[in-house]
Amino acid sequence: MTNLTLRQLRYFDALSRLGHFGRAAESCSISQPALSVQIKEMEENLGVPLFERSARQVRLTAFGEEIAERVRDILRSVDDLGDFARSSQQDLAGRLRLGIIPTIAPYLLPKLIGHLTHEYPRMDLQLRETQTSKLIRELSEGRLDAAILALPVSEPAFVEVELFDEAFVLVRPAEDDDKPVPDSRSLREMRLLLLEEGHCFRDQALSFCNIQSALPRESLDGSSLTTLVQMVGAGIGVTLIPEIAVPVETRSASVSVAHFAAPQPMRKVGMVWRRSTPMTDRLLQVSDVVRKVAQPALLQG
Amino acid sequence: MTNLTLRQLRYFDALSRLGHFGRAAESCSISQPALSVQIKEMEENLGVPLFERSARQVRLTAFGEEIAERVRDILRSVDDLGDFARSSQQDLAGRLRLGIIPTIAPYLLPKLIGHLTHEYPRMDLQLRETQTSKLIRELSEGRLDAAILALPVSEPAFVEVELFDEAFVLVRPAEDDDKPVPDSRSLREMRLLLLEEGHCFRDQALSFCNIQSALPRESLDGSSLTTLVQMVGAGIGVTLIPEIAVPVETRSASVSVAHFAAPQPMRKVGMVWRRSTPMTDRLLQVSDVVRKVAQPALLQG
DNA sequence: GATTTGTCATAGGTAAAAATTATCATAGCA
DNA sequence: TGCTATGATAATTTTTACCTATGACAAATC
Repeated sequence: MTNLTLRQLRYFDALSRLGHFGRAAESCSISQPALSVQIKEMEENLGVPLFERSARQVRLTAFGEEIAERVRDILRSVDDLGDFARSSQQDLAGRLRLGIIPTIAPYLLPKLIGHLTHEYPRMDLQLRETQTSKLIRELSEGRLDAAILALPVSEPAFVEVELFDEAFVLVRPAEDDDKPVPDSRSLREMRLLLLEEGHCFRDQALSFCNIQSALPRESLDGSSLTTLVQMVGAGIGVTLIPEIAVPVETRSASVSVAHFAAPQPMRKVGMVWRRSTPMTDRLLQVSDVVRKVAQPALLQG
Repeated sequence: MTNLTLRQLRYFDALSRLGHFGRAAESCSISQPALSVQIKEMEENLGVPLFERSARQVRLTAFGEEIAERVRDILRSVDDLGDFARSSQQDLAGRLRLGIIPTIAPYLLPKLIGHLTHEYPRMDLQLRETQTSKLIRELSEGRLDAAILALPVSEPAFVEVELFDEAFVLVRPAEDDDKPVPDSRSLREMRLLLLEEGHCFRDQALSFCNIQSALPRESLDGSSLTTLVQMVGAGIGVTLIPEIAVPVETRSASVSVAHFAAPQPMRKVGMVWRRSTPMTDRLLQVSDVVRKVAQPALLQG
């Protein structure tokens, strides 16, 4: 390993361009002896003379000429680091690895992606859709920067910010449209279609009906809300979906959507990230954007 | 311009690899606080956090990851400079721009090039054949590193080392072989063929004959010794050539070679370079090689 | 839930590095 | 032979970097 310093490289570069110790020193805003000493030390570090000093001229040696271009490349690369840093501070630039649970992703992402790539083209958004437990693990391990999921997460290592509250709505076959809306008790008697194990939304729905998730149930779990709604449309049963999913999921199925009477089942959706992350500012900005793009879907539902 | 130092880049590299301040510090042979401070200053210099510090882990930020590879490249380039310097010290490595006058070059170069490229394959020999005045100018201007020519040059800015002394020999038509060898006085009466203006050898020959170079002469100047010898072979006149040229030039022409009686005309051939050159050692080594390869040609002549 | 442990940050003093000013040495020039 | 230009060297000061000691804090452990 060498003992070269960037300072020496900068002085060398100046001297190689100007060919004059005094002027090179001036261009570096230092005194001439300071430059002389640093050049000398650089030559000692390399073990090779870099300049030929004669009475009236300072000339690069053959070796000096050979490394001059390399030195310039190095200095350029170093200065580029600074420029790169400066540019990546603006416009939310840089990578953002965002995880989203499956009962939100399909309804939020189209607008969110559109908005972010349009407003912040220098942001490199990497998305991951999976269930809460995996999101939390990946967030802890630093493989995600943030996640959008149902609160609370209650991890002291995470910061949580709220995005919106949304109700769960009942989806029934279209012909049930004028029947009274059941309450949570009577819901227990109906054939309730749910997402498979692992989805937080499943647990939230069960909790609303006061059913123990562990209990053996004659179940027909679906792997997505779309599947559930299709099954409802086919008359197999009823299901709950979050408000944000309503516009998309009930568009093409002959089903009826009903809100429950108060107290409605609700969930709180939020965004979480490691408390220790250095990009809190960016993440707060992103959470504002999410809040904004989620609003219309919620109002419509 | 940034204030980054190579030291910071090295510490950053260590920390980015090891992910632990204590161990990274150890690998840099410094204390942990020293490393903490330098990393912090690097982050301040760039204006961007490079690491995310949490209780049990140190992780690169997105930006840190992006520059890690660049930083490694920079460090590698810098270390390469040192290796490059080290390797270019050995084996006379590196460029050597050598000038040689035309009355030596054709007789010395074949062997010299062979020897140097064989013994010192890492030497980059660049040759220039021209007359003394140009060699001296180019040497002064730093466009040549050394020159082989007739001494003395008497430039105080130059170092001169002797290579060899050689006699001028008389070249006559073959049929003159048994005639007595003329002295310098009688030579003046003969038709003496000489190199054109500018060759030092022309002046040396004229000087031997006590002829003013400036005097108008019925002249038939040749542009090379080969031409002169061919002209002698054709019976046009006689000429002088240096000993080193004898083996080559008299091989195929029907001419006779004769040495003068003492005091023989002689010239001293040497090598010169700028006193300020940093490669005196190399040049002395090269001059030894030249002396060695010139010897056989001289003995033969 | 109090304590210990692991880990990074900060502070104060010291050592090392680099800068400054003043001065010297030397080569080219008048 | 002194004069000028230019780089090297010396002595001193300023700046930078480092070390030891200590603090803060979260995770792990008792």
